[in-house]
This record gives sequence, structure tokens and C-alpha cells, in this order.
Amino acid sequence: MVTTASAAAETRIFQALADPSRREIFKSLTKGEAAVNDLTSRFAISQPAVSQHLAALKRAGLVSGRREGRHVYYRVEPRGMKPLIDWVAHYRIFWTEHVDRLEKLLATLDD
Amino acid sequence: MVTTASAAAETRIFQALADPSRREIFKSLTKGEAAVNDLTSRFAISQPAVSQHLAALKRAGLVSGRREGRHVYYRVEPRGMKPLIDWVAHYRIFWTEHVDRLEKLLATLDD
DNA sequence: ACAACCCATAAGCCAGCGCTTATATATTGC
DNA sequence: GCAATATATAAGCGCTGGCTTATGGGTTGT
Repeated sequence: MVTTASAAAETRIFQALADPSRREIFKSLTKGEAAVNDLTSRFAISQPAVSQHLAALKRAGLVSGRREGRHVYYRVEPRGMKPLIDWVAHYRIFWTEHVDRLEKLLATLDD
Repeated sequence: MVTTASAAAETRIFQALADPSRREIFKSLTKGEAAVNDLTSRFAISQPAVSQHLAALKRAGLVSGRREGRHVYYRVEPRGMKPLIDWVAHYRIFWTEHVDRLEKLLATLDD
């Protein structure tokens, strides 16, 4: 298994998004910047758990944090989704091609 | 954490693709149907490991298996990628919007 | 300076993952 | 039927993941 740099990035992103809590936190951040405390009050997990999820999302490049006084505001890092978008785009061609053919076939069979 | 049915599907897909070996196997299958034995010879892992990876990809709906004699041929299930494509598409809007703005800003700053 | 606050990190726990070897379950050709 | 082949499943092992509680480090207002 040859592990390229981009493959490692993909792994971090897929792995980060594999957890439902992290997807929820990410989704929450797309609606606007939020401090750790804000996020903690939105979900039924402890503050350290939230911080740990944010750290994972940060390692994946999906979010970034900005300190302001006692608060640390997190926001989505739009560029961070690029590896994922590229990965999907690569197979999207494959996907559409085959699904289109499949659906045409199904349409034909309906007659 | 309210777990909807679609969220469970997303979790299975992201989790399946979080493993580099599984992404490699998936990639290999996009180039054509293959029996377990074929895949085993392509990668440096045991046959049971390959079968287990295939089972995970199958649970995620990304591949399917078809028995033919002693062989079981696996292929990519293009429709299986839909939940992932939908997820990405949902945030792609967010992504392009912000990246476009960012790049316009950078272009402006160049002057 | 000090108490209150916000967040990150440490430590520990249990569950699950990815791999291996060993074994069971088909299926085929003789 | 029997040996060989192809795959799936079982069992076990080391490691990681996600959660908790406890604590440390930084910041603010008084």
C-alpha cells in the first residue's frame, strides 16, 4: 500500500467525517463561526469531547480556530474540502456514466 | 445526537472510505470487475483481509458481489456513491461561494 | 492579585478496527 | 466420492477512537 501525501489527506478527511458528532459540529459551523462553548451547549457531549472533535477537524484541514480573548472561535475552512471534492469528482464521472446508462436501460425495459 | 437513516448511511460510507486499503480496492474495482483472488494478488494483505474490506464496502453500498462458480466477482455499485455525492454537493455550494470570494479578494490585493 | 471563565490537554476506560492464522463452506474436475 | 480451489467466517491480538473526569494554562473583570 503506497501512501502518498494526498492519500494521507484523504484519510484524515474521510476519517474526520466518519463520526456523526463531527459531521454535526461541522454542519453547525457552516452556519457561522462559533466558540467552543457555543458548540458544547448545542450538543450532548462534554466540552473536552467538543475540543477533541474540533482538533480532528482541524488536523483534516476542515476548520480553523481563532483566539479572541478567552474564546476560541472556530470556522469552516472551505479550501479544506478540496481533497474530498477532488476525490468525489474523480469518481463522479464514473458514477454518472454508469447510472445514466442504467437508467436508460430501465426506461427501455419499461416499454 | 439524533441519528437519522441517511446519517447512518453517510457514516458507513465515510467510515468505509477512511481506510486507505479500502479506497485502493475500490479504485481497483472501478477499472473493472474482479474476483477476491485477483484483488488479493494485487495487494500485500491476506485473502481474509480483502474479504473483510469487501464486506465493509458492501455494507456501505459501494460494491456488490456476484457468485460465478467458485469465484465471487465484485464490482462498484455506482448508485452507492449517491449519499456521498449529495453530502459533498450540499457543502460544495458553501465551498465555491467562499473560495470564489477569497480568490477575488486575493486578486484585488495583487493590484 | 484573585476569582471566574474558557479552552486544551492528560489519563483512563471500553468498544471497535484491521490484521493475522485457523477453520468452515461452497464449488469444481477427476 | 475426493482432492483442489475460492471465499467467508471465527478467534485472537495490538492499536486506535471517542468518551469521561481531572487538571493545567491563558484571559478577563474587579
